[in-house]
Amino acid sequence: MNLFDNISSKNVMKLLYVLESSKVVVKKNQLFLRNIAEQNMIGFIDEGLVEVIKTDYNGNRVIVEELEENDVFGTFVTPLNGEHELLALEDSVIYIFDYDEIIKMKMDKDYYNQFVKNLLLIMNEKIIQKNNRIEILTKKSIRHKLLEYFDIESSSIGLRVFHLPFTFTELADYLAVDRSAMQRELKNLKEEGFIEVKGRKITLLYDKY
Amino acid sequence: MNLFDNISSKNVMKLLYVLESSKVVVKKNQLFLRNIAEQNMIGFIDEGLVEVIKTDYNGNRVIVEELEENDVFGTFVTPLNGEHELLALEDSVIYIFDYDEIIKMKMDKDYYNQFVKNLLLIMNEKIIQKNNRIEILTKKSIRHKLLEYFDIESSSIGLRVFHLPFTFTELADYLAVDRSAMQRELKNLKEEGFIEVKGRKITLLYDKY
DNA sequence: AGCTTTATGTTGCAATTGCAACAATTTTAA
DNA sequence: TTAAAATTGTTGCAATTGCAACATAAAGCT
Repeated sequence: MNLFDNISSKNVMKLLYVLESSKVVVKKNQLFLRNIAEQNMIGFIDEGLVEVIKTDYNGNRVIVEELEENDVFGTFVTPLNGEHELLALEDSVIYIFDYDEIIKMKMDKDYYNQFVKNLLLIMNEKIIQKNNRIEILTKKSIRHKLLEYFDIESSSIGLRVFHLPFTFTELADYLAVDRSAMQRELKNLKEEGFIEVKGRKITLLYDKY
Repeated sequence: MNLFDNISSKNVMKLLYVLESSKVVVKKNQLFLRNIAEQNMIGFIDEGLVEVIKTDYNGNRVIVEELEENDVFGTFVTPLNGEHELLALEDSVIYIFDYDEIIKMKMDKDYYNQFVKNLLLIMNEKIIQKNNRIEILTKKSIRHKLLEYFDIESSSIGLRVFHLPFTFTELADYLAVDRSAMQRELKNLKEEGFIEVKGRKITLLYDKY
């Protein structure tokens, strides 16, 4: 699901104009949008590759999210505050919308209504992802977090074998647990015959329920 | 923000009809909608008071959410699956919409577009709540979870004093930690002079940053 | 009012987890 | 291709947490 699905490129142009979107063109390795939290905004990656980066109180930079073409970001998608900034990994083109502008707009055009619906569908996807993560994070042990994650991942494709969409280090972040403790638990699960791990390929050896 | 804000009651009626909503009337203490997960649905509490209940594998019933008049629920708001059901705490009237129906509908009416925008705003609120909870749940100690929660709660009203919107038992659930361990940590925070607790009134004694 | 249920407060103890530190392997970039 | 950076794998140990088991207080119900 993309923001401009079912809208002709001609009408996309009109939208960009009417909604007073601003076009941001950045070069590779350029930092931009230093204070993204200030506005109630929606960003759209038209071309390129961008990372959302958070600088924590220690001054450590953490990658919050990676955004590719057609991805949407903004306060309504990811929690962004003054600590966040964006880094272009490639030359990129980004459009910035004002969320309130979109809502306030009175406009009787098909393409505008389609746009709002697209936004709705995207938010729906995001909510499902967030619900899944909350479901995982509320589990009280690393083991149960892992198993919940595995179940969600495997159910979504309907197979008991799947590939991790990120590194184990990132998985630990996603589950909000210590990496080495997670590694220990993965080892236990392997030894007890619950799972098989080959690189990022995970096979669930237990039956669902 | 309510689902039918800025829509006249006459047009609300039309919407209910056009979107083929079904009206569910239930008596106090009645259980209903046993398999809410099946459909991609949106529910709206028109009158009454309703609880979302989850029966876990042990057969324990857990209250997932309490819904009052004008509240919206459904798979796109709360993760619902076959284990969930609804319980009317009072005589209630609920409208059920088919989410896909809403999206597919081609309709050039102000009230329909307003309705979609309202949905968008509601989802926006939900996303913010979920982001907040994720921010809290990813903290690694009970102390940090509490402090993050306090900060979010106090920032939202701009005061360092606020009332818990639920019991301490429910707070422990929200933070996904053991209640007694949380109690212990609250005691520590009190003794170290970080906070003051009187019933459900919390006062933050430290400066923000 | 009296009974029942739910919430709060507390503690000991065992289990789990985070942290630090390191080696080995893999990936990335010049 | 080679050096640098990032990821994976492992372990000991201390700190945190969950769990069980209470006592007390408060709230809800008839």
